[in-house]
Amino acid sequence: MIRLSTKGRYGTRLMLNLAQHYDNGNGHKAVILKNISDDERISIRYLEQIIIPLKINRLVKSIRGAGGGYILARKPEDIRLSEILHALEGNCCLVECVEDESFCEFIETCPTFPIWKNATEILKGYFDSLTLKDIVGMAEKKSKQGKTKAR
Amino acid sequence: MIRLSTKGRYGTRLMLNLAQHYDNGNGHKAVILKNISDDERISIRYLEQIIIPLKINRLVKSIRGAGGGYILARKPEDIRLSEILHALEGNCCLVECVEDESFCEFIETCPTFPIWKNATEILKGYFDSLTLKDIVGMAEKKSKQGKTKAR
DNA sequence: ATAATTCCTATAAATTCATGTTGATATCGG
DNA sequence: CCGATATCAACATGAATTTATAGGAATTAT
Repeated sequence: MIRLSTKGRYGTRLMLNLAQHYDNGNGHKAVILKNISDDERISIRYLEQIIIPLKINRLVKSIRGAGGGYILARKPEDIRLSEILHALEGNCCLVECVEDESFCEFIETCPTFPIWKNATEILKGYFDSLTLKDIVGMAEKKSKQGKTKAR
Repeated sequence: MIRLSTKGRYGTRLMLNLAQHYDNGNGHKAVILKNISDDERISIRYLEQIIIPLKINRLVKSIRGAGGGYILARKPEDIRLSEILHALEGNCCLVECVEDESFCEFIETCPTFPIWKNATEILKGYFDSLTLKDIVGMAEKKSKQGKTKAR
């Protein structure tokens, strides 16, 4: 299967959760992992592991101690999905050789290399076109439609 | 990482190898796994496992016994990359829920679901646009360019 | 018969996924 | 300062999945 790892999926939901709780005015109400864990039904322990690379790549800021938690390092409209996946996965390429050409010595003659490379570019392009704000917006719109229908 | 499994990668190379040895006139010169193993540097034992789903999905035909081997079940121009990956991976979706919506009970409200779904559609579209013949053609062109350059 | 080759099943090795443990460090409110 | 709250860090563990190898049975051409 062509698969996005759980790190990528859970990390995206984590960031999206932070985006939904982002306070545009003051931007200082940190969200604790416990809340994200409850919302997203992902164990805190695993979230702790996942958030490390997000912090290293300066996509989130941590506030330690009581009243602490995490907040987005930038506004939701300034964070792209591609950045999140890149932080979590190191790269978002379908196969190792696309990112690191020294990975395989037969790239020059490999007939499949250009295929995976193109496919990777296409995917990257899509993920690069979406910001956290876009995605939150899509979800809100969807939820409204749902309510209308349910009536 | 968003990753294509080795089954998908190796299986594609396997099929491409069969395509390169496909005899359009008679179509009856079976290729043995030993040769593919040597060409592609993938262990025979592993190729044996990989080719099973390709056989089940009628993308290759097997000829048993001495002088046997494998041949494409159809012409290279009639086999799409999407079919190969579908046979090998069961589905080519980035996350389980895209193929099987019962996989997760929160799909309705999941803000990431439409993202993975769109991305999957985009990828599928690309893989569906390529036949084995196209890919062999690309590789031959590339190899000629290489020779010209080397001169 | 013999050699070649697919077919079938088991299993080893490596990696990913997820939780648990222990404890250190930082911060807030009283 | 004290105690509660959270992040931070380093491991450890076990289940599940992916990756790869192995042994031998079944089939067929010569």
